[in-house]
Amino acid sequence: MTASPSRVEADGALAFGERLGEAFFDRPPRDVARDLIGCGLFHDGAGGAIVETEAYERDDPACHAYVGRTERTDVIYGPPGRAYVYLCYGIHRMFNVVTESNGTAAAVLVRALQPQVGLEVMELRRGAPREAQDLCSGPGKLCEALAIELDETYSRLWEPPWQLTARQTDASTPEIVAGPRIGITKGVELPWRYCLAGSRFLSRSAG
DNA sequence: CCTGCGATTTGCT
DNA sequence: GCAAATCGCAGGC
Repeated sequence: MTASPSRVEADGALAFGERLGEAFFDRPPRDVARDLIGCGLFHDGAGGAIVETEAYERDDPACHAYVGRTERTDVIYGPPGRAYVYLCYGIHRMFNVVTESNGTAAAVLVRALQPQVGLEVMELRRGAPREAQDLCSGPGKLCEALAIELDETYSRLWEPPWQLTARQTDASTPEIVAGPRIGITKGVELPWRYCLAGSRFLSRSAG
């Protein structure tokens, strides 16, 4: 059961373009976060279209790297296009994309997908029968459904097992809504959460 | 529909 | 020692 973007066309789903390369990620996190909406994310036999992201950057008190470069935050300061997966509340894994060049702390949290491939395996991993809109509608759910693991931190997102693919080149630009980030206590006012307008697959409605 | 709470691990003070 | 980029369940309206 391989997730091949070329097969992602059933159910009115988007088709996807080529794999995103390192240069895509070597930009400010808000640009990357916005441009990731509508892109494809596939991992270990499951995936779909990204519908919700959040940007975190240097001098942003909500960013893990705000405390400086430590063993945990080293990856965020490192080269772009690497995965940063960490454990939240001792239970849930969170998947981030590292952006900007080596030496600058910046990352994008991927919060929700519209599932398109591997619906059955996602349900198995999520542990119970679920509606499609409850499979990947949150950062913890997404990592569980796609089997994204902590030890994949530092891995390159343009290599297996990742398939991070561009929006279809002939697709119209999706309508994107920005608003405050979710679940944080610092930097609450910054509107650095990006959602696909009208999507039913968000962790929360876009307001 | 909504609100509150417990689970469970880790990194940093 | 404590706070944390969450989730699912219980209970009330």
